Amino acid sequence: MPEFLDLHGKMSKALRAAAETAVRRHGLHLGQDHLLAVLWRQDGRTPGEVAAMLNVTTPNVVKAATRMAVAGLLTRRRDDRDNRLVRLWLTDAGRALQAPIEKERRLLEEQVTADLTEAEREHLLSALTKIHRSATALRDAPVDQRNSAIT
Amino acid sequence: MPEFLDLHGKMSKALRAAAETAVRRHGLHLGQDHLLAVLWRQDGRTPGEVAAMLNVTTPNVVKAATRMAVAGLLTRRRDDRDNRLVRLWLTDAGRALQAPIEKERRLLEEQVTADLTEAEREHLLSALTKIHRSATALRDAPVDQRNSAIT
DNA sequence: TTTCATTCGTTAACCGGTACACGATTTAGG
DNA sequence: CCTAAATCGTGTACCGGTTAACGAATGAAA
Repeated sequence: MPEFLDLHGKMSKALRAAAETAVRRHGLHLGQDHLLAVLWRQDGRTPGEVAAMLNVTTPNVVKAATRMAVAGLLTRRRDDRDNRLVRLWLTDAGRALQAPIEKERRLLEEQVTADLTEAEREHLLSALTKIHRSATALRDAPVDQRNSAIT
Repeated sequence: MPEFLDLHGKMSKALRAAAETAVRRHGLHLGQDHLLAVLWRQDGRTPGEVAAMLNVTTPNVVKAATRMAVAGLLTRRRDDRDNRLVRLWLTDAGRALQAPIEKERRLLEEQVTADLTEAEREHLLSALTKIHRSATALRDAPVDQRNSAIT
């Protein structure tokens, strides 16, 4: 019933599918491009750091990193000073994907927002920001006064 | 880098988290509410029908239905006329969730769009519709003339 | 009537995401 | 110094999603 939730769900699914096919053209799975993006900005980060930057959990990064290491996109190495830490280093193959993947992502953004005017695009970004704030606030407030109007 | 894709990703994640906690209050997992919604409209559908209605694959519905049957929300029964078909029937427990879940979903929509004016909300829905259309068109056109301007 | 193609649901394997428990390593306190 | 607490990566188990393969049942054509 709720209009926004419903529409967002459908749009999100379609967008996800488009992003997946785009990234698969380069042998990546959806989400791995985000992990790579973090490492492109700076190499040798720990799984925990990457997880925090991507707003995902650490086990998720570990699993993705394992698969990507098998795929030859990155390598693991333990930190010499602190032996608990593991640092993720890009291989040449992983580094070589930066340009094509970023281009692919720019292209997707462009194609998907092609029917929007500049004003519409700005309004959209503004609305999404507001919703993001509201949803985040909702998650951070486990207080169940969900029916009361004001705090 | 792309503004919309980036912002949408973050917002979507926050929204998903909020929806999950909302639905978990009633013992459901995210996505199961959609399956139930289809059955609330009409009982006794087949997994394939439900999958088509939800825009997901059939195995997904089968797995979810299995878990929900264990949870006592629905039951499977084979069709008498066509023994290939399986029909999903709501239990009383599954039917009892309709009011609370729909209320929860309405509340979430309300809370999440609380900071938007009516005009903003309309512009948002319009923009999402356009993006949904573009993304869907992108998926349905495996033609790789992605760099050419016009068809 | 008897094949043969179609249409189902199911299973298995994979990926992204989560929470939870575990083991190893640092670090801080006594 | 040595023990206890905090930190970090990993393994396991689960859920939602996908694709590919399989088996059973139906329906149509020969």
